[in-house]
Amino acid sequence: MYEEELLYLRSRGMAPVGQLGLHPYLGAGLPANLTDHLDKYRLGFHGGVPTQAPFGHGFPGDYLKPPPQCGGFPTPGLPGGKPDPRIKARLENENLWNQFNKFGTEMIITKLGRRMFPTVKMSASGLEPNTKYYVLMDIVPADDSRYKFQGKEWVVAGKAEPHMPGRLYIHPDSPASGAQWMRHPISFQKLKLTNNNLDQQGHIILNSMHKYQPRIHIVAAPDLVSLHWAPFNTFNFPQTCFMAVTAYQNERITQLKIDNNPFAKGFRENGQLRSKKRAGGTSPQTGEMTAAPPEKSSEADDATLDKRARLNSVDSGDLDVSDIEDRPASSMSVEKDPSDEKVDVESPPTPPPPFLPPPLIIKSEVEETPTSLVSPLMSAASMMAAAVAETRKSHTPPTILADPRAHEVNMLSPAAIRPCLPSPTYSTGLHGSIPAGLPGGSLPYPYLYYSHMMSPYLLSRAPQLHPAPLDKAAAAARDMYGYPTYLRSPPGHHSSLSATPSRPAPIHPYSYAIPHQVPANL
DNA sequence: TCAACTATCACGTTTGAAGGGT
DNA sequence: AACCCTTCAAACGTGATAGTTG
Repeated sequence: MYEEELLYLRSRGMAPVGQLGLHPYLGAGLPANLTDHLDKYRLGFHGGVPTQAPFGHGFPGDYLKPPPQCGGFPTPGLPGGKPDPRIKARLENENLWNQFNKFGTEMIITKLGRRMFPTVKMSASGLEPNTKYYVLMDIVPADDSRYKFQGKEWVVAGKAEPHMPGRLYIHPDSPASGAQWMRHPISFQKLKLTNNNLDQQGHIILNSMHKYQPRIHIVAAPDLVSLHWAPFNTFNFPQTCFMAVTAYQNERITQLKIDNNPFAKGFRENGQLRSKKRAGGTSPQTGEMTAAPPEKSSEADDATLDKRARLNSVDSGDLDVSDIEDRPASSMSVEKDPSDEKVDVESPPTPPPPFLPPPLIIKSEVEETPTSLVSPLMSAASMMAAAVAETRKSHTPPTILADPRAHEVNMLSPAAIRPCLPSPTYSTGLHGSIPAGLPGGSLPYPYLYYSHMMSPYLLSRAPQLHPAPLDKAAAAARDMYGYPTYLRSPPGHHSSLSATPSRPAPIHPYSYAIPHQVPANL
């Protein structure tokens, strides 16, 4: 099916010409020395570049560093077009981020996933109003160090753990027209962070006590297939850098969260929990905080505006309603988030944490946008391919699954929803034995994880998900990959190119195959 | 012993269904 | 019948805390 997709897209000039037979997500330029590349990756070192492709930067597992001298953009022959220099991004809740950044932002990560607060909320400009864009977010290590909180500040405590690579969060409104994206701020409120390496929920996996930098990618692509070679712009905002923690270390950060996060209202000074705590005599020192807790945070304001937005929004009917809260209808005209001014914190008595970008130069608008050479999706997929190659010690081309059906340019391809690696090559992506307890011994889609399916909107538009059969035996039946047989393609829907059975959609609430009649362009 | 991690708790917010009014 | 508004309960998101782990 990928082959057909590729041929079709090439016929329309939407895909690069190259050797046929490569999985579209893997692109055309895989590193020649996969083993070496993978080892570097696992060691957390990504300075090395593959010999055949200028992947000097941009792997999701890459820690952040200045863009290479590439001048930015893909060399001829590489997939991916030039980024659009007109596209600009601005951090909407910049003031709030600055408040946190002043003390060293911490983000809680939990096994089940925790939202970010503050959330990354940006507005885009310069998009082509009628072009479809995907907006993605990933989080990359900011450096290769592990930290500990000692004496009220963060200090380096050793070398970083290997980063679990490449999960991309696709904004649930994707794809949408440039006009739609520019109409409202783009919020990543629903993105969750986890420290569970086996996470199957599609959350972004981070290591505790490590420093990270979120990145936003705006990709001009009408569908998931062309996403991989479409032109893209990458933005990162230095003040959104944060430390992943399992428990807050800096009580100033705790206080800022309590004061600004509406969900933590119960912990404010007038809250019962706070009162109880005070009665217990364990209240944190808040004397350093000069500001009274704001009545409403920026997020709370958003929530307030949410209902208005739902009523007023005239062109959001196709967008995920659950996310509209982030984009109040009038918010684009609001000069400044008033709540951002409510938190006013004195300068810290201790020097800023060492991971803060010194000095703090805040760019409200990122001009030199691109930091990646390669599409984030493609680079993630390349990494996965490298892992596979390493594991299998073989250069057997990936199996291409056939899907004999008609293609429609603006239709969401079911191929795009299938697992990134063709079966069975993605049964494992790591060295050593297969983790116990995983279906078929496979890692849970370890790298790219097909973050495409992380769009609840797309999921909600998939009315033909396979329901689990009532028959217990049938429900329990597993195929050679350990996946439920009821998820497999119906009889007659066979692969013409693969000897192995077509891999079913992974068992994941967001990862079911979407029927090909579901339009991708909303 | 201790730092890091996890499960659980109580609270506030969000969400969406249900019902009534216009 | 269609829309709007209110109410309410369940689900969800929080930081705090005590216990567990390595």
